[in-house]
Amino acid sequence: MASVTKVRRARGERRRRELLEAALDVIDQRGVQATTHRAVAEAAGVPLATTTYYFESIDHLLEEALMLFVTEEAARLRALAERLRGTTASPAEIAADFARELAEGSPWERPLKRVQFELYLEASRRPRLREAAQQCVATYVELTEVALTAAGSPRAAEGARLFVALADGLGLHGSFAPSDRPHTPADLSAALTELFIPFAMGADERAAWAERLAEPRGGAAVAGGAPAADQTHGRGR
Amino acid sequence: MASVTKVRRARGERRRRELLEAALDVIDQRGVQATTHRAVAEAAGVPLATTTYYFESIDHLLEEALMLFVTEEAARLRALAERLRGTTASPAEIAADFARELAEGSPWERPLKRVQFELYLEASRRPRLREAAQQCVATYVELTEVALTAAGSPRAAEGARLFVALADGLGLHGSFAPSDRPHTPADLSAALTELFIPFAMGADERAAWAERLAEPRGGAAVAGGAPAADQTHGRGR
DNA sequence: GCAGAAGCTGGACAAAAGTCCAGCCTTTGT
DNA sequence: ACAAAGGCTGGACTTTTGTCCAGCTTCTGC
Repeated sequence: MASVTKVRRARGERRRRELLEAALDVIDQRGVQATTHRAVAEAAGVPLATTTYYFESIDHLLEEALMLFVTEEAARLRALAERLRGTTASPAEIAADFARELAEGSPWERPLKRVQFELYLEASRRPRLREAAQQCVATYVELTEVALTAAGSPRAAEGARLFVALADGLGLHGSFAPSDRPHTPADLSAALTELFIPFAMGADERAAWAERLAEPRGGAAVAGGAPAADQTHGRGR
Repeated sequence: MASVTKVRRARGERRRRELLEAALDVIDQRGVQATTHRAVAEAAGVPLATTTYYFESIDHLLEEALMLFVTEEAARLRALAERLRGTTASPAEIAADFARELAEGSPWERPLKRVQFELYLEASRRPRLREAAQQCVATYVELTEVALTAAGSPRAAEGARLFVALADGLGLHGSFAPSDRPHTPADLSAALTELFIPFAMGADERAAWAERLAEPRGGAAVAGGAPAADQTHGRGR
């Protein structure tokens, strides 16, 4: 009797899971709001009624699918974090590795890149998705913190959020970039490397820059050079 | 006769414009895909048939509304660019000013913050919106380039894209941030200031950092200090 | 085998949304 | 004033969508 329910549940769970994955595909392709019972059922290759059988409503289906996305992402990134922990690669190499994985790797063939942004936008309207979206960002931030630490940043915790924001912003922009100038992992890697510079600095040097940037300027341009006033390298090319 | 059509057209244009603005409100509130004829008509306080009278289809209405958003943003930012050109404020002040304007100012009362992201996501699916989204980003990039130049960056053109991506990423994350830790213009300003550091550097110093970051590391952390081995500014003063 | 229970689905239905048009209303030239 | 010329809209029609349920299928314990 116990085994009965167990077997049935196992099949049901598989079916349910397939529906959620199909829903993620549809969300990626058409957007959350345009994801209908019929579209999901067709994508999963099941009869229409299946979606209402397994899920209380279309909203529940959508929300659960987006939550699945978050847990899948977490699992995927955990592996990358493991790989990064304790590496002795250079910061530039770590950035490149990181960028490649973020931009390409995914449990599904195609990146489902838009799903993440659909989740974020939907979360700003549906309280029930807020937590999922926040957890998604938190996952990325944690991984990024590991990467920053691995790359030798003394301010990994402080900087991780910014790296994630930068990567997300570039990813979003990339989703509609002109095809003759697509965003590549190399672009992302270069961008992350730029942002890494202030987070690779020691506290003192960073503080000196802060001071420097708060000073009112007289001329039309910041004189090139280091924060300490007596340094002039890079000026007057 | 000419004046007849002119008068009518003037009224029609006003009406049309009101519909587009109402549509932007609805898009912000519910999302592009959930924006219906009925919702727009209600928001604009006009009969249902009005929306189909002025627009060929719901898609045309949506797309035109999003394009209006872009031109409005361009107009808004042009004013900010004018203000920034030729300022002698410090980079930190410029970043703060910039952040405040980006985060708060808007032709409409509420920021319509989500509209921008709706546009981006929609543009990744509808070719007809691609150009608008690209133009939107280009507008932000141009403004940012002015700001970077005003702040004295020797690499304004190169960096502008990254600043826009960072700002967008933070804005997106902020749209669903927990209410007890909201994203403020101050956060944005601080983030932009961090990213400004590598773009405030002179070419030589920047190159030295690039070299430094490409070197394999032995230890567990980057030793604080400057990239050029013989430069020690900012370190242990 | 078989009875019963649970899983599943074909098909139907109400609600919601996009679109259309016949005719009302406002404007205007005379 | 008045009739012609559009602008505008009430209302209806069609399509799409979410949801439900009666009944068929499959599985299990005996």
